[in-house]
Amino acid sequence: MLDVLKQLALLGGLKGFVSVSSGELAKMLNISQQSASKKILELINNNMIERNFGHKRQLIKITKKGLNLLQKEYADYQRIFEEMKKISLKGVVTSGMGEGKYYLSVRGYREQFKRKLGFNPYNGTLNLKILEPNKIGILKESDGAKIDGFQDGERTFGNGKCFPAKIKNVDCAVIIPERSHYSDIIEVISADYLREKLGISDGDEIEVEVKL
Amino acid sequence: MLDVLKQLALLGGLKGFVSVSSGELAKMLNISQQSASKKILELINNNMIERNFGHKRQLIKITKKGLNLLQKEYADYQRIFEEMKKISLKGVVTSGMGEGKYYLSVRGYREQFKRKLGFNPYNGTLNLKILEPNKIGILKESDGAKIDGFQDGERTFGNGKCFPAKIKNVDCAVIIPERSHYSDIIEVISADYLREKLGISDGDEIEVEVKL
DNA sequence: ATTACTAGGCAGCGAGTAA
DNA sequence: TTTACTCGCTGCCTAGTAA
Repeated sequence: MLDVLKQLALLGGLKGFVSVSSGELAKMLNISQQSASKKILELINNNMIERNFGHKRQLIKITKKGLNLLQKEYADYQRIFEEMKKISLKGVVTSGMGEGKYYLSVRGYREQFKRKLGFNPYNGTLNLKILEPNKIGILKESDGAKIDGFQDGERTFGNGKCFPAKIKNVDCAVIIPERSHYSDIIEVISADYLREKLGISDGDEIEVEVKL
Repeated sequence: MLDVLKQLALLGGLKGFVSVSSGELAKMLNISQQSASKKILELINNNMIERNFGHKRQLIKITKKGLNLLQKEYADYQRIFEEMKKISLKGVVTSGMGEGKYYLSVRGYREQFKRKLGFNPYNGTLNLKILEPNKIGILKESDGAKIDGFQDGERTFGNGKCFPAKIKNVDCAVIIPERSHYSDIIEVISADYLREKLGISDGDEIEVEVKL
């Protein structure tokens, strides 16, 4: 029943009346003409479609209720494939050496984070020692929002990328420098002071949901 | 069968093995445990899913083939709802009074078109007298890409918006000024000289597919 | 040509139950 | 507990055919 409705939608039944015979529909769906006819009647009974007869040939249009059903279905598929684009990393809270804080104090980076992530980052990073470090490789290979490097007087600040993420439903972002020696530690930034907001401290194991 | 596969995907079966009993699955799908069990076997036979037994409880993962099927389905729904966001306008080619050409010569507008539409517009507009003028109202109510107004010396140039569109598969865009007296005429811009590229001239009736 | 009825066969469903 | 077999039964599908 849903497959018939979907086929009618593909034929344009959401935009207005479509002229399609039961036989044509049957071929598209690999069922008999009789079955197609019956399914059309079923859809009419369920108020999923509306039908007129335009000189022997039927005209079909999907109703509001039919549209709702299709939207629900579409939403399911969106959820499925959105979820696919996420990766979950488990890690242990660690103390860094203050470099994170330093980088966030540099305007050239801070402004980009603000613009590209949509929040003004707290002046410090949360360091996580990742328990399955191979997963960091997935992040390195994926395109995130690009953070452009720049020159500031004598110092050079390198390129990087960042990925929106969540820890226990709190929005944050994972930063991946473009050039870096191997490390199993990632840096997380957020609008809030995460240690306080999440009530976590060194040694705690937490999970980060990263959106690729 | 597809509904079962979809449910398994919603449970995370695309990311790895999921632990779900046939009874649980049955409840989610409003079928009997026996039917769920049978459908799982069917999916295994069709190489849609893979199964392990983890101490009495089964672990299920969707295979490449299963993923393909879901992607195909998802693509169908995307097509359906993308198509919904289009509107088709029929109109007659008309000669304007050169204003279009003037506006395109103004850098403040031209640069925005270039950036927001992704093409460098030909120096002139195609005027279409729309046969169902009420459809223009739909465009006026929709959000398109915004074109910012500006001051240039003594003149004020107003805000507007534009919508990507196609005429006979040639990319173009429809421009809608923010403030304008009622008119049944729309202006179309394109990278090409449309009259030549499409072989059309005054009085010809054509159709524009506008993407909302 | 169309839509859609009836009839008959077969698939799929769920209850009972084994392992 | 779990999975999954057998077995009736319901209902869906198609063929034939009417309108």
